[in-house]
Amino acid sequence: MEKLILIDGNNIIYRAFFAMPPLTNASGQQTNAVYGFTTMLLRLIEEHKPSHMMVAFDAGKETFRHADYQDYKGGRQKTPPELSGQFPLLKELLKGLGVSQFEISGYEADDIIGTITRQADEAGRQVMVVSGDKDMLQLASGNTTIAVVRKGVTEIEYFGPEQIKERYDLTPEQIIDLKGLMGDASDNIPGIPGVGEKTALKLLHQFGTVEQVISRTDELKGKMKEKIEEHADSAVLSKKLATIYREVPLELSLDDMKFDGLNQETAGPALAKLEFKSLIERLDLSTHAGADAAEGAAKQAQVNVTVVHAGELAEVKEALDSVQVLHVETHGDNPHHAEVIGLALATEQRQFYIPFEVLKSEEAEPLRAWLADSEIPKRGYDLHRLDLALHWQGIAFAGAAFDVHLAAYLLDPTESNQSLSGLAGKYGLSYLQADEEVFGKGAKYKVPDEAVLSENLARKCLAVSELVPIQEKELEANGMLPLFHELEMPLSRILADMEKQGIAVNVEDLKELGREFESQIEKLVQQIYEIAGTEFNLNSPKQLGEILFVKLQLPVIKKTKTGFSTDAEVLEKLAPYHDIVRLILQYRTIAKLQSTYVEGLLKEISDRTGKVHTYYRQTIAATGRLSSQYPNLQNIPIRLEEGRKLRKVFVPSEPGWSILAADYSQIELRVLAHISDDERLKEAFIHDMDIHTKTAMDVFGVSEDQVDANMRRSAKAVNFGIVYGISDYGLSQNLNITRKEAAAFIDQYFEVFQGVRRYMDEIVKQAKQEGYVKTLLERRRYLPEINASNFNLRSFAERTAMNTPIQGTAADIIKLAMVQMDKALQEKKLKSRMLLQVHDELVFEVPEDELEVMKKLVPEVMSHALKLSVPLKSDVSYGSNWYEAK
DNA sequence: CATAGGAGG
DNA sequence: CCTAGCCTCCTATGA
Repeated sequence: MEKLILIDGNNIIYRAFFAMPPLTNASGQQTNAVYGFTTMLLRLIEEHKPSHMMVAFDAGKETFRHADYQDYKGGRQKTPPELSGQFPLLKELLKGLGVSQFEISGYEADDIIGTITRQADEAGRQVMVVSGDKDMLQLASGNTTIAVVRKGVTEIEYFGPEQIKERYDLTPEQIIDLKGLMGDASDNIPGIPGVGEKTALKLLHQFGTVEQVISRTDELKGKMKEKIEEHADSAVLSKKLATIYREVPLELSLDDMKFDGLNQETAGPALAKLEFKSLIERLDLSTHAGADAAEGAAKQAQVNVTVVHAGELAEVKEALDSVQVLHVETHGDNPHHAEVIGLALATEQRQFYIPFEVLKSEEAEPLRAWLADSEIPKRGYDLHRLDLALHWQGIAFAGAAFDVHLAAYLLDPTESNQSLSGLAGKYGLSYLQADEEVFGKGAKYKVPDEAVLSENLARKCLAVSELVPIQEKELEANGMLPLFHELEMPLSRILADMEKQGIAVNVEDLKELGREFESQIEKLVQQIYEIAGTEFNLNSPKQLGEILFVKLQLPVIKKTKTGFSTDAEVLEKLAPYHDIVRLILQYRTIAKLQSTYVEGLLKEISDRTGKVHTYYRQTIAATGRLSSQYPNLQNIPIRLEEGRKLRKVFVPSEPGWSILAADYSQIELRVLAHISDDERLKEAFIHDMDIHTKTAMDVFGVSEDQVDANMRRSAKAVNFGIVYGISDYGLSQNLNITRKEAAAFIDQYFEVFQGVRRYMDEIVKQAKQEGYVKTLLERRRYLPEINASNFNLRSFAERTAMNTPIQGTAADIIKLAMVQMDKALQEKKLKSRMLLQVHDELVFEVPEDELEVMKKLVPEVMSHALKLSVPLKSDVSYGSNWYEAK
């Protein structure tokens, strides 16, 4: 027997929100309304065992009702942001549970439900409507039961035509008349003033309909008669507003609402994501996709780990063919210098722990060959780090097939706890302790005894093997499998290769630079002390503030929360007042170069190779960019000549080779042109115009030769602002103009680039609806604060919504170029090596006889990495060091 | 361990 | 009227 349940999504989540205490998950996202909704939903499923189910939502601000009555729902409080942020969560959860949902622009949920019940009536199908709104009673019929939810969401009262007759002595149709007379304060439906439920019922029992009441007022007397005559129009309008529209153009078939029980594969993970652990337990769901609950539970309980000592490797070697997962325990932040503790391997049935001394021993050679075999697929957590740590111990690693760390990053790049135990916990795998608990933290770090250690590593392996299928499902559901398998996984191996290779540094030149900086610093410091009339610590903003603003009485431009601000922006403004300020600015510049780039870089030169080996981090930046550590080679100075000189110390590692660098020209604005589909912007790039000049021409409405330096500078600032999610304040700061002027500027820009304006509006709207934004390659970033009531939080999220698809797509593109470049170098058997990536730039070292090829190949690959509606442009140059390659 | 400041895209 | 640019990493102070 078919049984369809229709749920008024907006009404129920609203009720749940006010009924439930404010529950939040670990990331601070409020989830109480989703929780309340879910408990009610699960109860309905249990009690009624529906064969079909659908949750209907309101969509679109203006419904057709506003055409009749502008104030419709006018008095209603705006949806609290703490609630609106939960809509995307609920919609995502419903997907995971396998419950269909529907909304159609311009109609409310009850119209959708009204239309479906009409169709069901016509077909003679059983339907149950769930809502807290008594209006729904008008839909009751022999086939349609109305479940009215009360007391928050804890009680349900069922109404068919008989129950309505019993309670009100009315037919379902008369419910509309009832509301027409009494109105509804919450929807701002007026009704007749002074007529409440009691009077309305009395009138309807006597006359039957609103129309009859109005036309037969002569049968009434006194105040009542006057009021009804006076507000007759209002009653008719109110009746119309209260009538559920049952002719919505729906293209829904019954099959679209099929419900085959909770989706056993995705329900657990979806609930786990919201941290509804009690519900998972209650439903006996496994968070392990595809596994049955009993199996999942059994797996949690048992690890079966064998510690492999010297001379005991036979068993491991035999089991190698069936090993699925590995884990290498390391210690230390910098993987190039990490200590390797040991290796854990896991088959489906058991785990092995091989201490590092054993792994190094001669008899473990087959094990190392297994590790190095790229044809053997391996799963694990942070395989990139493991690869580097093993490499410096002389052990090769290849065959990374699934890295749960990378997968977790794609599924939520802003997740703060990316540790394996954090990840496991997120999916309800509670058997894995945090590393801090097992090893201690900071100076207290200590490898526990073998029994504890091997148990922990075995559990890590188990967690990985449980996470892989869950994440695979989620990646698939998000359309991210290609991004994962074809971009991020291959890239992680390429990054490891680049890092192992490292870039050579000319130590003598670097030290010489350091001596030059040192003497400049000494001079500056002496002059500053002299002018100040006292010695103090120039590196202390606190002491410096004291000198500038107390002793020298310079005007205070800006304050920080701890005192006077002395940053460069402030000092620039103070420069005209006092000679000391220029000197301080110079000191700051040189001191920065000395401490961070000369001394910092010297510390990072490897005594094994004489090179610097940065560590690219693939799972940090929320937009999908890489970041670089130990040292950071993505912020080597270039803008000021003094600092740019540092690039001279980055040299080829082999005599006669060159450094070759290629960078994308205006990649972010080109990406913007593509995704916004702005005709003017696209045209500028199709004709390869100077984009800032072109912007100035269009915004100021002048010809090319009328654009002066100042206009171009302003246009450039606006272009940057656009990419970052512009605010008039930000632009005004940047250009040193008033906020009004900046606002006018931005307006003018959007007037000219209307496609860009449309994109900015659309992307924010989309983010508010879906809860996330994505790049061209489907990389996601969730924006839980997009509906916050706090202005700052919300504005921040809105700018992020505008910026992330741009910056993120640019990141996607250069990553694609790296994968393609790596392939091209291999296929063409070139000796040239890719060494560095700096967001929009790739740096190579190239032998003399490959220069000509590489000069063509690199820009060729970069500009065709991804086909956009505008050309991608890449400029290439080379020289005897990074400075010369400009 | 937090804050200020500054280097890059 | 006010809030107040996007994404990072590193060094120095000073509590």
